[in-house]
Amino acid sequence: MSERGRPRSFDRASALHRAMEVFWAKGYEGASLSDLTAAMGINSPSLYAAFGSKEALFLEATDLYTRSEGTDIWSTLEEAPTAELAIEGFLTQTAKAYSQADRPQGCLIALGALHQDSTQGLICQDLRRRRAENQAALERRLERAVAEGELPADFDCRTAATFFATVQHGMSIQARDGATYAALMATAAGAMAAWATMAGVRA
Amino acid sequence: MSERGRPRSFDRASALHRAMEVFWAKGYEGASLSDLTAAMGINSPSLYAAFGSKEALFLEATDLYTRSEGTDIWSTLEEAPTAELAIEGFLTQTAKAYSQADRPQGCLIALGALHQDSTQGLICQDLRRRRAENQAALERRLERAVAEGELPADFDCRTAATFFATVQHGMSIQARDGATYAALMATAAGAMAAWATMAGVRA
DNA sequence: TCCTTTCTGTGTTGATCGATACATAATTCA
DNA sequence: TGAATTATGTATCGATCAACACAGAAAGGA
Repeated sequence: MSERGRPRSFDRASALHRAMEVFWAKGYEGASLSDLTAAMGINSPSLYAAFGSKEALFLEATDLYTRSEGTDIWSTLEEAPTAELAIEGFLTQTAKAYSQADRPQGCLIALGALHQDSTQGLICQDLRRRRAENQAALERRLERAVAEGELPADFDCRTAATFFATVQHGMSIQARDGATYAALMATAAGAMAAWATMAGVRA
Repeated sequence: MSERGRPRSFDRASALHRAMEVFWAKGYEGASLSDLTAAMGINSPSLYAAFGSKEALFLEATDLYTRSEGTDIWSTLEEAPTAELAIEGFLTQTAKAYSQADRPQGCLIALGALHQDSTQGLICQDLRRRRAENQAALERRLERAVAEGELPADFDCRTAATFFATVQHGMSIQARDGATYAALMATAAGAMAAWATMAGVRA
């Protein structure tokens, strides 16, 4: 049903994937429609017919990014047996994801649109919401560990979540500066040194 | 001498200061010439006569930024009596500087131009160089502490410097997301927890 | 077959981008 | 005073921006 009219001559999903890569590499305002249509292999009317606008395309691309690129990081966080392994895995997966040679370096959510502008307020707001949600996921994981008795009741989950989320954001900039996997792992090791103090030397 | 011709009708230094604020708030590509000339109170020919180009203006603005906004952070690092106080002061001053209400939040050097582009390769390169120099300053301070016998000889200065520089970069994004001074200090506290492990529990 | 619907490619829209041409105003030097 | 020099304001340059008008092409429904 609803397949009337001329069929689309390109694959919408793979075109969206290409668009995601362009936004990832160049950011929202840095990615021009010429860049996008060239990478997607279509003309601008097709882009607007299929996605609505540059803004809507970006929102859909970030959604795809969250679903396709962030899974390893966040599934490790949830599934690791202890909070320490969860944070360590979170940082290690981040280091790995941010330094993949065949992809843009760093994180689309962190770097996609940092400078609020009248034309991109909605974009900034959406990315900010996603960053806040990521930090909240960290905090929930730590609170779970407190509830399960793994961490002491006075463990400051919010401060720790803020800290680890901020380290991850910093790793995006570090990766953009060309940091290797090893360099990112050095940062991860530093953050885990903080964990030792936060959780270890207590009882 | 060399004061021939019609004198400039505006104060070059304060115009540069206004330009710095615009670049700081909007980034390099986000700051249009209209934004700049409006904030500087001049027309574009005056801008080009006085500064050469948008690119040259940005480079001069970042230089001013380094000289005027970064001084507290880096002087604390150098002058603190111990390495621990140096790092702690570095982080505290950063939290303070990044959350000033009357200024753009976060750091111009960290956020000014993250997406390399054909038109702004030189800008990215310059900011990258400045970030690397900041990290090198951290490393030198730690190496000094090792040389003075304050830290053990096997202290990994490079890893630590990488870690603290990355935390600072993350604080820029955190500040852009509206983090308060208290929230930034939570991150600073987390980073200092790492210091305790790195340097404290050793001998 | 004809009508409706949807997509595609060409070409273009008004706006804005960074950067200047040009004539005029204001100063120093001779 | 007149020549040389430098800055200013107006007005605009070609290029590019995001977005779309339009006509033709390709499908389904009757």
